[in-house]
Amino acid sequence: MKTDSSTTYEWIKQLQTCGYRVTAARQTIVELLVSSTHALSPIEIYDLGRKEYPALGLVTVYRTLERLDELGLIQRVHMPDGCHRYLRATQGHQHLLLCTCCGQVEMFEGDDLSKLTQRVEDTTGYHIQDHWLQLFGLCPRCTSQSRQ
Amino acid sequence: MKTDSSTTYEWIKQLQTCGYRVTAARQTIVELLVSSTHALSPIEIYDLGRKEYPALGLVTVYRTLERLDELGLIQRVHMPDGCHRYLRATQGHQHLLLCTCCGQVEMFEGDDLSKLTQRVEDTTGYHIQDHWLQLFGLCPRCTSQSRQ
DNA sequence: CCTCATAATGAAAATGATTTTCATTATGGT
DNA sequence: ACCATAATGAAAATCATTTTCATTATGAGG
Repeated sequence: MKTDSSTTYEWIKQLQTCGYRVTAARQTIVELLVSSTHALSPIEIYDLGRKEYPALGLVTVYRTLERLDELGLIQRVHMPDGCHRYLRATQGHQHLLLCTCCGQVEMFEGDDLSKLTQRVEDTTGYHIQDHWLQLFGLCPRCTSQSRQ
Repeated sequence: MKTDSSTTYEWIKQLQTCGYRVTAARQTIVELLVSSTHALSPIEIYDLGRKEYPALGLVTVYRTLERLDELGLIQRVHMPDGCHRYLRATQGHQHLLLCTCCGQVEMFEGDDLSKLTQRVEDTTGYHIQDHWLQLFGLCPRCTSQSRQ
């Protein structure tokens, strides 16, 4: 298991390798995403980030998220209202599970969808590029609270 | 196979049964959704609808979509940019397939996700309420065009 | 058919997320 | 240390969606 700081270092190094400059804003944003256990919205990153680096601008948050997404370091979570949250990318056949009550986002080890994808390609003639599989429900805490 | 007009009639009747009034705006919107082969955006419904009924307002489109969604007559399609399109609801384990090039939306007969859902409930303690499974790719026409 | 409570409507304004513009600043190769 | 230019932040623009509110039209009851 890697520590957060070493992951932060690797992300920064990867940005550098790809020709991007290392800036205070980017380091702040990367640290937040690396250490967060749940998916963050741009505004949350902006607010948390300014505690660390007050000059941080919201636009920079959006631009940095775009870069990190391009590099495959983070993934977007599509919320039902259409806005987005961001989470460290995971490897393997992981999918998203969102609590509709508290907003908590978790990953679960999901099915390998390649068989399904292949079948859909064969039957529809589409060339599949990407998929979304997200489950929505109540997390254990919200489930027990709603039972009261 | 039902004709479009009889489906339109049924949807209107269902609105009525649920205590909603039958209005020209609603009939126009229902007709469009019943007869469309692809998912429509609110603006598209607004523009198409005004050809039939020029007084139609965009807000009414949004409100009617909300009603039809509540009644389970239509389903929302979540686009990558976060906005929504709407499509007649389908029965069974149908899922969405979107062309990333031309925007065409199709349904495919997908897996029954109840086994996966059950497993996720067991392992995470979540109470699953809903799921999104959408595939993205190039439709046959766009695939052949991009090969030129 | 007429009346009337109120559901439904449309226009305009508000909201909120995201993007664009642009002048200024700061990184990193030389 | 210099400098081209990548990156930044502020402000304005955009775009989908929602709210507000005064007006209109549906449909139940007489």
